[in-house]
Amino acid sequence: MPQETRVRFAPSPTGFLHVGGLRTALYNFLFARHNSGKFILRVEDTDQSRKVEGAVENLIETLRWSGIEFDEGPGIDGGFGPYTQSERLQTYHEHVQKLVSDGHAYHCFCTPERLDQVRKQQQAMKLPPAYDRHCRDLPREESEKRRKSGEPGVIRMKVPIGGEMTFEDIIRGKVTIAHKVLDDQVLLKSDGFPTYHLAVVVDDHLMKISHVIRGEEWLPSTPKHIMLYKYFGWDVPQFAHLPLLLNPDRTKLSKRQGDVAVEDYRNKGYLREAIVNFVAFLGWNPGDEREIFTLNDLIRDFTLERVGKSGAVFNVEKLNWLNQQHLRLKPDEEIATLLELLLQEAGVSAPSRSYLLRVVALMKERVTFIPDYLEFAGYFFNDPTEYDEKGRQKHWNADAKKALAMLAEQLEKAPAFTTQSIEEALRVLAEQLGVGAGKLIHATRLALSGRVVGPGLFEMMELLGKDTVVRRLRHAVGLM
RNA sequence: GGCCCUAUCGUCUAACGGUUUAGGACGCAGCCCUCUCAAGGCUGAAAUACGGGUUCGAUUCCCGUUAGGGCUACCA
Repeated sequence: MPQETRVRFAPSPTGFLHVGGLRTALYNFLFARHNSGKFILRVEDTDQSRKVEGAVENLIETLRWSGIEFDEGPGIDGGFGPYTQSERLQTYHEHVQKLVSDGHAYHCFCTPERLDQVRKQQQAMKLPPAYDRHCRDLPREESEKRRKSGEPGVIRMKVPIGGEMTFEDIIRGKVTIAHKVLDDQVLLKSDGFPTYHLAVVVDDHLMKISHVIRGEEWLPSTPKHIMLYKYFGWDVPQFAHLPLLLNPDRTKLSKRQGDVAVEDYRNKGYLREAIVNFVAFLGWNPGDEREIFTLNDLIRDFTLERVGKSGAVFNVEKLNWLNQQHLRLKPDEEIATLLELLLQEAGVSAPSRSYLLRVVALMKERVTFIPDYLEFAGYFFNDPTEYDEKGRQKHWNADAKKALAMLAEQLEKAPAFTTQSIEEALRVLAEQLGVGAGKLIHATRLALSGRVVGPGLFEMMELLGKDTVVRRLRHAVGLM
């Protein structure tokens, strides 16, 4: 019977969800769904000092917002819990103890000070810094005695002195590392917590993880992990190390050079669909020329074989374009709902649903973000208070003043107020005055919206309504 | 420093030895459409890091150089 596909995303709760973390989570999720497997969330909180209050909740919330749902994890038991490492200490102790009795690990009593000194000496002699294995061959009785006397210490794994290890990475192929460059890694810290290396192996095995899909930064320590699987006598899962996400200058993606928290993008008004689509394409592509993908499209087409090996620059321009594409794909009803929320937040009195829907229809092809509706189309909700300065100079003059005043008067007494009737009235007026319709159009748009760009003027006027149009025209005439 | 990984237009990428005058997308420039802006259509500039091999033939395979990144903690 083939093994069930089980993958996990295992973040440390040290802050907000990073876009790189989102991609790792996404690839794991897509892989699980594509293969009808399970996606597990595991919290790796073994570093007490880096723990951040509320980080787990924040992480789960952001993941949920993105549309990435886990099948097992904190709060969703699948029979392999607990899914938070600080609640699994007993398990790690039992396992590391077995390693010690089997001779694959040993107690080390070296103080941080000694370790520091050794490192400095090695550096001075231009040797690669590594633990000098001072406690590796301590007699069993001595080790026991010191431990029982309460002397603080750690447990380290015993790495073979000679030889090398080769393993197969799904993305990178064969990777070989010599044993001699591997350190006798600490497995259990003096505070009783496991290090990542112990916890990840024990948990991945106990949780029956079939594929370890994680960032490239773990590639060099993978041999140690495989060694532990062998020491325990366990089957080794498959590994896939993902390329890194980069800043525009090709250094590892970091704060300082832009936003890295998923939340930052969310707050700026980016759509989850766009972020997911974008992040998925940083290192993966479907092999053809399609680019606009929903989460379900991604699930259908995602394979690890099509994941690239080189780092990818996080390019906001393309994200913006994708946001626009996904916004255009979104039903007007949905956009109106989102817009309604935004208007509420901004303290703008909410117009009727049908009015909102018409605004959306008019602006849909002209915006990239939902907040753009407020920024570029606020005049649909409030009279303009400012008028584009360059536009004033270009379009507003004595002629325009006269023309707009006449236009206001004519529109006011016109029996109809539709796109067609408005256009006709304006064009006839332009002809009577002997000016180009364009001139009149521009002056009018500025008077009604305060802007020089916007949707088709006549549709806009119809939507605004006769009263508003006449009022705004007269107000503008007073300013000229 | 040591070890590991990576290397196609500015960016994301296609090509899995020949169908390639290296394709697409974002961005950029120009033109068309047009009341402006957007959208759309068309066009253009733009890349196989370098040097050696292997081969009848290399973007594709191998080696080296260079560059970038990662790791080198009782962090993950």
